Amino acid sequence: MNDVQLFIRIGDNIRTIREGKGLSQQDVAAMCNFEKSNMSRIEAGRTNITVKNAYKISVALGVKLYEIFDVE
Amino acid sequence: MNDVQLFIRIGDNIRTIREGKGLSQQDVAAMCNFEKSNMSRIEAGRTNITVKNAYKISVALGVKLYEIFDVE
DNA sequence: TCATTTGTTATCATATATGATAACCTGATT
DNA sequence: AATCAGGTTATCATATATGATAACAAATGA
Repeated sequence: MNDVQLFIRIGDNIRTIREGKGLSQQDVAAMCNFEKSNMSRIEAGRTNITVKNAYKISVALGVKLYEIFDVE
Repeated sequence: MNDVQLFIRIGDNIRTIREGKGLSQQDVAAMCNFEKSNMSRIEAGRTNITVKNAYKISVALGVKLYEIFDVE
């Protein structure tokens, strides 16, 4: 799997979990203390996310960190 | 959990898996195309690792990406 | 003793993630 | 039409991850 595919898979995981919880990007961004534009960038797979931000998001979404990284 | 604790947990995961496979930091670093000093930094939890490097390491170790991020 | 392996730390330059802002779009609501 | 919510994209400055190098230490083996 190349980098872009990896980033997109992770972004998709986050989006799926977020939507499953009925939260908006703005909701999650606020809980993470950053702007909604950054959430959009992450979900679109346009960044090589760090574990620090991934963890913040996992806490906001109420899931375990590894759920975000569940890719094949 | 604070950032430092998070980084250390991840570093410990990587180290445990690596040692379980009987590989040196040098072995894994070579498979990832970077230097052993960088592996040491990652395992020591002295960096906020990106998913790109975490994925490279997971491939080198022959485990799923999420295993590296299995933290409480 | 000497060389090798393994791991650690400090330091540096460079690449890039981050956080913020603004502009924009779509769809829904008033 | 006008407003709002939700999401996207581009751009910027700043912080920091990365990759490399070098020096070091401890353990091991020749």
